[in-house]
Amino acid sequence: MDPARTTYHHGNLRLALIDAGLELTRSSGSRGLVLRDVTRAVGVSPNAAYRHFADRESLRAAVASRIQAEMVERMLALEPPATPGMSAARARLTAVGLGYISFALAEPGWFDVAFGSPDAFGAASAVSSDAALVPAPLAFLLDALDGLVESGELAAAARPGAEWPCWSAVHGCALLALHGPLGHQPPEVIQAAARRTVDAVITGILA
Amino acid sequence: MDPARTTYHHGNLRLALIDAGLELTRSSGSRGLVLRDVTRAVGVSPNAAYRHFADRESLRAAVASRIQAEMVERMLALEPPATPGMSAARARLTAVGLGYISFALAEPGWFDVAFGSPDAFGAASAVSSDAALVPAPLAFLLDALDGLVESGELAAAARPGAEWPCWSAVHGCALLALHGPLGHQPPEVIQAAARRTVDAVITGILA
DNA sequence: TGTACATCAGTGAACGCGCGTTCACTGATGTAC
DNA sequence: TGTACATCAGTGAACGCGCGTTCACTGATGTAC
Repeated sequence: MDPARTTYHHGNLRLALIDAGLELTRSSGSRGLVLRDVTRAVGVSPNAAYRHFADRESLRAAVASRIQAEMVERMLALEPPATPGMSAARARLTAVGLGYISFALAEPGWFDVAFGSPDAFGAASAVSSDAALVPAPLAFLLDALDGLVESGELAAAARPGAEWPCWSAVHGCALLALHGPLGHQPPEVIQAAARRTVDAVITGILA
Repeated sequence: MDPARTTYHHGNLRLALIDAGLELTRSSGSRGLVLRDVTRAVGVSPNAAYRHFADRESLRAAVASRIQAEMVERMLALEPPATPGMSAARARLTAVGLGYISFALAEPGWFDVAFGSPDAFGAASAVSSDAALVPAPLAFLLDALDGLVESGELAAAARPGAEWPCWSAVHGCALLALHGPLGHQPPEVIQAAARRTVDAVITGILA
């Protein structure tokens, strides 16, 4: 038992495990989410986790959800890029795209859990095939696209499916920067690539 | 020893291991590249592989390289999309982009080894930071972009770094289709998303 | 033309670690009466 | 107001599997003389 703990019962182990998971994955990504490590960090025996989560995947999903919320938080804090002559709606979409990539670069471990690993989507999206369980950052993107329809920059007929090119571009950029050859480029090249990727896909969608 | 083998010496074990690796990864991706399985498929003891490869990663790299070559092969076989009014150079770039995504969808296991996993780039690009060891499909993309400069559709000043938006878009699209929510959409939606993603990013780059 | 010997390519067995998960159990908690 | 008892939240130990890698060894091969 953890010396820091005095009571036999923890109090809110579920939350504590998620918090520990956040801390561990922040530096090591999905691979850092080792049940034994998470429980040890909290000062609890490994199997105690099974009182609160069905299995490791279930804990992973809970951690991922918290990360996605944090991601939206940061995207909101980000001011839209000040570019003369750019509409507010477009600036907002640009900010969403750049925010996605920025978060990935700033928090590679967390991004890995939320969107980077093959299992990041797996369970959640399989379960919620019809439910409104859209990842928070994606909801943000959908919203920004709706804004472009309202502002008249995007034809209503072109709205359905417009999220795929947008998401694809920033998602690919983030991954190439994190694990691919883009990551070996100097920071200013990465920044330029991110900006250009976002601009290009938005321009293309509005064309 | 494998009953099919008569000689103690195999003949060309290195090649045989790569072939077996190709077969195994085709259905299971990077995770299918288990040293024991690969050697068993060839009919050789597990440690025999260490005569030809330093470690598992080294074998993985060899398999990945073969996959990338195959990928280019298929991209070449693909006819460019016939769109009236589209220049040959642009049609070629479009074909490269669609070919990348098509390959990922047609051979998810192989794509995973070549480009899908975090370790897909890792070793190779780290080693070849300055060498001309560009993955074959990427070389193909660079070539197509050069073609757009020659045709006058892309300003020479805009050429450097133009590969990043392009690669990002198709890479992200492929991954979202393989592991992400795009994969849960009906095939025609996936196809449309792929086409739109490629078109959008190219339009954006040329704008 | 045959033989000794270095060299290379395999074998068999096992080490060693990581790690999710389960089993049978005990300590704490709160509610009915 | 105290006590019995169901219930819940933990513990300790170990199972079981996957799997890369190493060690000491033997079988095959080819070349010098």
